[in-house]
Formats: sequence, structure tokens, C-alpha cells
Amino acid sequence: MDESKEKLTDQEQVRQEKLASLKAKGIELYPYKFAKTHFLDEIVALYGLKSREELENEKIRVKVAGRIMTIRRMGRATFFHIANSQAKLQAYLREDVVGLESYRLFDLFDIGDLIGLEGTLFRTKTGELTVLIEKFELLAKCFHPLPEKWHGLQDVETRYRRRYLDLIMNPEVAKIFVLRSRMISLIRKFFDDRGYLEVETPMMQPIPGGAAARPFKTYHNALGIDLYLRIAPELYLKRLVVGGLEKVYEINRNFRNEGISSEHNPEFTMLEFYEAYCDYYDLMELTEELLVYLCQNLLGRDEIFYGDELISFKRPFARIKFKEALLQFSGLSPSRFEQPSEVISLAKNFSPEKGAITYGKALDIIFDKCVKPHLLQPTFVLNPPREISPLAKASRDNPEEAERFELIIAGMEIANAFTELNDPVDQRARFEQQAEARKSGDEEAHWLDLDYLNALEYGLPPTGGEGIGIDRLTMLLANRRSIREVILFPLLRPK
RNA sequence: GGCCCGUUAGCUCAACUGGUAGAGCAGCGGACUCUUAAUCCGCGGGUUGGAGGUUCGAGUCCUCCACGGGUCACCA
Repeated sequence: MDESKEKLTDQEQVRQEKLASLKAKGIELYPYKFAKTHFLDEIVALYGLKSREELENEKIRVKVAGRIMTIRRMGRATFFHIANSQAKLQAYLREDVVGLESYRLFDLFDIGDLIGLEGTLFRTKTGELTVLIEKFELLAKCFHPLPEKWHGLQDVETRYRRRYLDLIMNPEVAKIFVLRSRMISLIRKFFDDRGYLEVETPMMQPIPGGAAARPFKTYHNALGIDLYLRIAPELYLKRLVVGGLEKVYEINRNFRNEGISSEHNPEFTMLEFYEAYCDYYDLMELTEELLVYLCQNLLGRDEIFYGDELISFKRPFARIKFKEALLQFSGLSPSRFEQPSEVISLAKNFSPEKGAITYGKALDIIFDKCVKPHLLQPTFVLNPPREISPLAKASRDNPEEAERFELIIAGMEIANAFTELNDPVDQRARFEQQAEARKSGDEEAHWLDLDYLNALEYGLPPTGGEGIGIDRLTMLLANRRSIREVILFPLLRPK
């Protein structure tokens, strides 16, 4: 005990002494419950607009709890604010109301403590809704001083490592996560209303499939097998479509063993949905509908600011072919575009550390560098090379292109969708091609999944499938530049 | 992983070319019964991220390390 005891700061020492005093007075330090009549935000919602006269006449008695955030002691009366992540409320403690002994007890309370109050609502001279306290009780002591009341907690590292402190101090942070939660609820409603079935597919997979990415590896002791955290649910969801679940969606985590950046967290949340008998044109319609629906319901409009940029979700979204976008933004002439060696050497300029790359891969690199950053308004980029889209059908117009689109907004890839490849013979050939790429060192190449091929051999109906990055969508709607601002506990190196 | 920037009191931030490390908030003591960044008087609080080095003297300069941010690379 002595050895593990951390050194207390002077302020922490004071708080421990206050705790001891409370205990000595027989105060219950950690009561089992508090019979509140309302949550804080309910009080603000219900009574926040009542006039002084209404409050005076109605004598509304409440029991409410929260964390003490500020204290203004003025001799025989004290004002303080209590708050939770949603709301705050002022409280007024008077010696002549609660009595001297009780009033003195409050000297042992600090900013940060959790407190339960009982009293009546009134409005102060300046018009603020306030509880006139008749009784109060400690609900939990806070052992540490809180960050500064005016600037909040600024240090980003501490904000991410101790998100609870961030949430306590910075109300706008809580708003982001409320928005995120409401967005996910709306997505569920959107798909449920359209007859989709929400499903859960394996997070631990013997063959990690459905995306080009490096997986995390783990081991199952009893079975004695390697397993991989999923990089995508795609191949399982399509098995379900084979099984006759013709409209399915899943909102869950994917794991990719790759770098961390302002747009990448190793675990991230993905919406994937599949609808039988649809193609990617149908998906574009559905995607527009979904985004407008979310934007309208969350923000009440169809335009948002992302940084300085006004993003419009007015339908229809722009559509541009992958090839045309490249010609427009990369400076490649149509004749050079057709020359694989030219394209590959240009790509190598952007990505010198990359090993041998193919024509399709090179086009993709150039797209990322030259095109994506320019696409700020919602834009469907259609028909990337088939070679880099091994799970998508070839375009009905051009066999070298995939029937696939990526939705780019604010330079970020938000969605990726295709008319699913349902020809098992073609799919086998594509897997074999990927296996070749894997052999020549491409660690992100797709794995051969024989059971998935077997499922296709039973017949996957024509199907459209799409993935939407929930974190990035939240970034967009919450106007945040870093994915860490929309993930409660982003991955950091342990300290 | 490369490059750039950051790390100072519990928190938010200062400290010119190297010369005794400061302020506000928070805390402690006192005054104060409508305050709200309460106010007024007084007080305490630091291994300047860590380890070396240069120097009479290092928060400041150099090297290495740790963590974070940005950017490029890798990657959706």
C-alpha cells in the first residue's frame, strides 16, 4: 500500500482531508442511490422557459444531481453550478434555509464533487433558472482538482487518454458523441424502414476478406487455429444474400493493421449494406437519400460547413468517371493515360517507396494524390479499374472498368460500393490474380476464400453492396478534422 | 518510418540574445445573503517530460530517449 501510494499534490491532500472530515461526521461517502425526480437536462427542458412568476406560483420541488463545476461562496450564501454532459443548472445555498450546520458542511465540498440536491426552482434577479437548496448530499467525492473552468481541458493527449475528463470539461465534445449516436440510430431507422435486416457477422475470421488491407492476427487456444480480426464483413454479408436474406446491413467495427492518421484509426466503424436485385445505380440513389435524410434530421438543413467549405447535399450529387477525373486533375493527357509505363512512372513519383506496381494500382495512386483532394462537394467517382476491384462486377460498358463507385466528400472517401461480382468462375479467376499479387509481395492483396466461392456457386442474385465509413461521416457532420475527435477512445501508444 | 513543432505549478499559458522560473484560474486563510470568469485582502504551491553533455551559469544551446500534434510515406 505504502509503496504503491502515489504522491499527492497539495490540492489532492486537501481533498483527502475533507473526505476524512466528512467521514468523521458520519456522512455516507458513497451512497447507493439518489432518488432524483429529474435528470439535469430534463429540468432544463421542462422548466427552462418558465417565467419567474410561474415558478413562484408553482413551487416546483425537484431532486436533481450533478457534478459541481463552479462555486461562488459569499459568506452566508453560496451559488454553484452542477452539470452533466448535457446540461447545467445553478444552485443557491443559503444558511438561513438549510441551517448553520448543514451550511458549514458544504465547506467540505469541492469543484468536481458529485452532489444530490433537493429544493424548489426559482429564477434569480438576472433571470437564471436556479434551485433553492433545502437539502443536499454527497454522492461521490472527486479526489483531483478539475482543469481550468474557463479554458477547459486543452491538452489533446490528455483529452484522448482521459476522455472522461474531456467530457466533464468540454461540453462540445459530448455533443459530438451525441450526434454520432443519433446518426447511427437514424441509419438503423432508415434501413429498418426499408425492410432491411440488421445482422452481425464474425469479427474473428479464419480468412480475412472483403478488403485490401493487412489484418490483426490472433490465436484460438482450444481450436488451435489462427484467426484474424475482420478487415470487412463483406464476404459474410454476401453469403447471407445467397441464403435469401435479400436486404441486410451491419454496423460494426473493422480492424486494419495499418498506420494511424487524422483519417485512420486501426479500429473503425463501418456500415455495410447489401440489397439483392440492385445495381450500383440504385445504390447511388439510396446513398443520396440516406445522406440527405441524416443531414436534415441531425442538422435541419442540407448544407453544412466543413471548415471553411460549404458542402451541399442537394441531390443529385455530382458524378464523374474515374478516368475523366484523372484526366481532369492529374494533367495526364489521354494518350499518356493509355500508356501503362507512363502512368506507372508517374505514380512512382508520388510513391517512391512502393515496390512493383501495376497499371491499375498506379492509376489508383494518382487518383489519391491528384484527384481526391479536389473533390470537396459530394461526388460519385464511377468505374475505377477492374483490376483494383476484385469483388466488383466488370462494367457493362467497359470490361476493364469495375461497376463501382466511391463517394468522395471534402476530399475524404466516405462510401465505396459496387454491383457485386456474382459469377463464381470470374470470382475464382480474380482471387487467383490476387494470390499472384500476394506472392509477389502485395500484403494487402485479397485472400482466396474457397467457402465464399462455394457460396457463389449456389447463386448470388444480382446484388448491390456498399460500405460507408461511420467515423468519417461523423467527422463531416460534426465538422471535425481528426478522426480522433469522433472516436471516444482512439488508439494511442500506452504511456 | 522520415521531416517539422510541442512537452514549464492541478489546469490555461508567460519567461528577449543563456543570468534568482512568473501570471490567471484552481487551492489555503480572512471579509461578504442574488452571484455567475463573483469581488476585495493575504498566503502556499515547480526535479521546467527523462538521461547525458557544453558552460562560471541551462527552461533556453547540443546529443539520445519517451509521449503527443502536423506533414510525407504506408494505408481507405
